[in-house]
Amino acid sequence: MKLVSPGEAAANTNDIPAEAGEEFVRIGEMAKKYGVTLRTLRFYEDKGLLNPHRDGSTRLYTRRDKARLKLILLGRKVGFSLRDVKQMMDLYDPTGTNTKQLRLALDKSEKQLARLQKQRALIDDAINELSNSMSVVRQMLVERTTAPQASAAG
Amino acid sequence: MKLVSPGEAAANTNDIPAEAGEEFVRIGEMAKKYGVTLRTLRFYEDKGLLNPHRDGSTRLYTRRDKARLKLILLGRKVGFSLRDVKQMMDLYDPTGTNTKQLRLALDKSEKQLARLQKQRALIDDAINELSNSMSVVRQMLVERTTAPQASAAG
DNA sequence: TATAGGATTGACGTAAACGTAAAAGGTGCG
DNA sequence: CGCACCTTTTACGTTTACGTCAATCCTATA
Repeated sequence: MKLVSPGEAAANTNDIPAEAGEEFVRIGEMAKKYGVTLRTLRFYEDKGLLNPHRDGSTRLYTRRDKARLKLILLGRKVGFSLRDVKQMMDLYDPTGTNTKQLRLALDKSEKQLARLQKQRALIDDAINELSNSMSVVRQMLVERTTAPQASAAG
Repeated sequence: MKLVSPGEAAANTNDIPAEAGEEFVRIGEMAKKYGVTLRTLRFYEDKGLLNPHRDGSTRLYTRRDKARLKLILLGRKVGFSLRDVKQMMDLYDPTGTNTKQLRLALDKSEKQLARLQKQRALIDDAINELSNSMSVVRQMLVERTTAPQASAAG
């Protein structure tokens, strides 16, 4: 009777009302599995992005929470704020077609895509400016190491 | 006898000890000229990046301050922190060759360039992921608007 | 029983670059 | 004189996504 797959770091072994093949995972496991910290998971919960079950006060994450976390991480990767992610997730309705949710996601995505492209342009600009400056500096350094004895000061 | 070039918004006209053709500019002028706010100029001063003269308590910026501000703005454009900018500026010595300053600048620039390139890679990644997601969402929306009457629910 | 290893909530700290009052003083103009 | 306009200092507020204690609790195991 394990909470998670065997071989993993599982210390406590509470008797959890695992009626069917429900896989409950505690916060430590969850964090390791997705490469986030405990703090992060609690933070996401505090922000209403996650809603794990509880066994007393212990958080228990199901595959539903895992799916949500994956979405959060994807959202973050593409540059959405947690607020945006929440807005989109809050529209999810397991009984409907979620057309509204999808439309909002698409709308936000288009705007985010535009932001990303603008950002890339800014970065390209910065790279160019920086490269130019570096050339100038290198040139100045060369003049300071090769010219001294050739100038009128010698 | 003007503080700045004529035709600009100049209200006060203090008698400033303008011995030679020194061009003193007050904070309002300075801000307009470089597209920053008063708060920004004061902030930079507070951080030791600028050091305008004073007429009583009024700040007076010279072309030296302008040069420094230009450098600050360039630094910010290429992504340096103000602290980095200050570090580099602090090494400036009008009586020397500033080799140390140039080397530091070059060193920091190389690291910053690497950061920028990494950022660009991340953004490219994000753009790709986002584009993919958008395709998926669009497809889902299509299925929700064309399929309904064709499915078993009709 | 002592210890080690999770887990909990609460709450202040961090980074960067200013924004935004608030309260006050100087100046020229009509 | 009074208003409009510019300037000053002081100091708290903003944003985002957590980091980092701190104090406490629970449990299994040697």
